[in-house]
Amino acid sequence: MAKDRKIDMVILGLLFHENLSGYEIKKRIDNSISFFWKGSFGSIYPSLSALEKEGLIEIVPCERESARSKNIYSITKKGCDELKLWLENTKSTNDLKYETLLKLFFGGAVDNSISIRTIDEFEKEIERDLLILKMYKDNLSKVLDCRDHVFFYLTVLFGVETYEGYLRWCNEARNLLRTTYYK
Amino acid sequence: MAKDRKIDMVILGLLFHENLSGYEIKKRIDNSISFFWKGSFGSIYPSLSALEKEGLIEIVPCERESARSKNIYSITKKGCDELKLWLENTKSTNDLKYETLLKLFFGGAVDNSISIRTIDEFEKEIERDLLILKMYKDNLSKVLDCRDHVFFYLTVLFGVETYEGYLRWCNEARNLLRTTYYK
DNA sequence: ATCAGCATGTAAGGCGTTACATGATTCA
DNA sequence: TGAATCATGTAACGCCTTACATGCTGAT
Repeated sequence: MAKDRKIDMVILGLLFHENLSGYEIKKRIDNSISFFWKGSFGSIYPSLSALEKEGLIEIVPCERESARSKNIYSITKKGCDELKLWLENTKSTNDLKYETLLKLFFGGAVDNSISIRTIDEFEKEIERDLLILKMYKDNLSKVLDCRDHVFFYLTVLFGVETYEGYLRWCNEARNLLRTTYYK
Repeated sequence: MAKDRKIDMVILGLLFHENLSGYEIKKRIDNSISFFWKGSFGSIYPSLSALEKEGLIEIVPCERESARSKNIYSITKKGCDELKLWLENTKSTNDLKYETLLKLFFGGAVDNSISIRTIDEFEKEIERDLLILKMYKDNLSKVLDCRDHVFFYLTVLFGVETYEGYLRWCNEARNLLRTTYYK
């Protein structure tokens, strides 16, 4: 397996729950984990081929419905083992790239009003996404008796907690820029 | 200029404040912005060459101290313009990849104790980094009369706010996993 | 009939990391 | 004199994105 191709783990993780096609995997990523991980078709399909070649996943032979160009994959025993190995490894890499903060850090080169606009834009996006996260939170909190939902709930909680922190910061930051003398 | 090579902007931003060598740029990145952006020598040196070829930066002719293999760069007028253009563009990409959350999301495949260990590891790292951030915050808060420091302070505030959110979440998440029945 | 969504895949290219190679300087 | 740090750079490689190419299916 590729050394650090985390998309492999995303796919194995999703297939651990249910059999899926590449297209469905993309949808799962977009709907469930895109707040903290992304994936494109250009990375998903090659990864599926590679994982199959290595015997970590396999195509589910489709009964009836002939001539359909749709490949449903399932995880193999070997794939489960690989997934668990990764889960049990405590070392995780969290790679964050905030272009917003980069622009703010270099705000000395422009008028404060520019930096405030950068914050406004960030805030707008966060407010929009927070609404979605809170909706998820409400819905999931009603079905926490199912173990599977707990894990989804945890990541949503993470989103809500950090996004609310972002919004508090937006206000602090703007106030500071407003009370600071302009260039 | 390369379409999306943000390292170019990091370099231009740093050179806007002071003339620096590639090695010093690396240090500035590690000490000041590594919480939200990273850079390696393997990306810095090629970027410096490219930026110089395009006339956005230039080598400061070093007086005395001959035969020193040290290139100090300064930003040009053209470089400043490019930097400002980027700063004025409100569209920013914040690209977050939390392997920690990925592992938690797929926690259904292992015992809850594994997920708790993943959280513990994350918490340890955050606690360590938060100490540094708070030290920065304390020091910077005393010199906010200098405009330059305000921008650094803002990014540190961001770090403190989000990291404290992380820690609150660690406790919530662990509690949830402990009160949930084990596999 | 046509448009949106389902579905798979490839190609080009960009960005970045790690590891390697090399050598100067400084300080104990 | 030896170690740490300063200092620059290249090569290999890996990951991923964007854009493109193609065709089916189902609803209006």
